[in-house]
Amino acid sequence: MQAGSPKWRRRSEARPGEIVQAALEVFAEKGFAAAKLDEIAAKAGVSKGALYLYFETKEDIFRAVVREAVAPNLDMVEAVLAREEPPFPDLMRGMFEHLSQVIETTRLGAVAKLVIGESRNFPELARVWHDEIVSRALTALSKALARAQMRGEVRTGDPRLQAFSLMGPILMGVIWQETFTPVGAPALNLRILILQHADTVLSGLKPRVGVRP
Amino acid sequence: MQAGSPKWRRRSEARPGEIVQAALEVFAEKGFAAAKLDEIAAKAGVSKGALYLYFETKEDIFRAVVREAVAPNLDMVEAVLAREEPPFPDLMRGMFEHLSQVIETTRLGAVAKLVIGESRNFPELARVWHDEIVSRALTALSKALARAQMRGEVRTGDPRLQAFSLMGPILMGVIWQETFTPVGAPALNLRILILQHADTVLSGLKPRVGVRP
DNA sequence: CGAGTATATGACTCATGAGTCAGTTATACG
DNA sequence: CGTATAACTGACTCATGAGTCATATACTCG
Repeated sequence: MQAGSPKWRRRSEARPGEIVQAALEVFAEKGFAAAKLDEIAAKAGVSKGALYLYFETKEDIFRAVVREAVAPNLDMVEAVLAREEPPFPDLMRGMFEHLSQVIETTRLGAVAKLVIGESRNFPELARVWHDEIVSRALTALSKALARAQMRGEVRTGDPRLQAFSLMGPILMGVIWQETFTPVGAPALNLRILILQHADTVLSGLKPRVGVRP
Repeated sequence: MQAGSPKWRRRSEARPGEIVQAALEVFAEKGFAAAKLDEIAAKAGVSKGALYLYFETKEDIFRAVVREAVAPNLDMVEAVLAREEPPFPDLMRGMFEHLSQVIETTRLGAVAKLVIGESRNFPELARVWHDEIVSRALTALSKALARAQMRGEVRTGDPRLQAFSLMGPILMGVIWQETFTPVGAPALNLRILILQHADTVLSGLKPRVGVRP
């Protein structure tokens, strides 16, 4: 051992973040049950014991990972909510652009896959995601759609289902990337997918020609 | 013990199917790792030892469950492939109708969730699903779209991405049902979702008015 | 500089659950 | 019937990995 190079350092400030980051990678790779604490610890550059200085249990770490990933999405939701009514297609294109960036810069897709896969074992997490992200975003979107319908910018129909038409293909793209691309399927350019989908679906949402009052 | 009512019966023909059925329920509920063989055995009405008369390992049972669920879907794919070119919207509505029924009558959604969640731990299964179902269906759909574009029934664009616009919202609906509904989210009427989405997306895929050659 | 303390280690324990197998029971068939 | 054997059971073994803790090391502050 070189003198002057300590075996480890005290970094109580930075540790939790490093651990959550490492855990995200391992959970995304293996799922909750198959992820090993030793591997998470190794990846975070600490021993297993150190994990227990900052977290109570393995589940605790998992929860932290999922909650961590919630934050950037709340921004997303806020963005949708905030904008005051430009023409509907412009509103959507702005939202799609924002979403593209979030997907590119975060591990949102991996976490979504985790939440989906573990929803039965961690119902509270599924509930958190639903209540704090999915439901809020969907409601905001539905309301924007309802208003656009009133203004005659969007054809009539259940706004909540229209929201599925808007968002579904993007979710499918994200899942595709996480599930099939690592297994040999051709990669997907999500940005282009989103652009073309916007083109299609926004055109499809335009009011029918020749409807009666 | 009543005489004349044996403790168990020999049913070597029926067992494998019963076991796979029970395993599907437990895997769908818990995921691969958290599913216990004792629970699967109990649900199938046999002892744990009996499982090993028909399957080598737990993974083996999992594979059987996933492969089992592939069968009805291959029919789906065939259905898409077979029909000879009615007008594109009719073709799609037929396909959507067929798909609605498959979703209602099978546990397709649950298995899809399993494949997505376990894809990293069972890459061969993800590959099987990709190669035998998803890719084939998507390719068939893309070809139909490409032909419809040639005929001027569908606007130009990458047919593979258009396929995502068609299928994504349905996948999202299925995942919603499996993930959020059990956790208190409002249930979704998939049939209606599919109908309204068909309306929206098929309208959106119609050729643009006033394109240049 | 040298207690004193917060931070970290890694060998250990112990619950869990997949997989095994010696023994038991149903059934087919002479 | 009775006997051979396929079908089945459930108590057991054993590997794994989460969680613990006695010990060691880095830092802090008087």
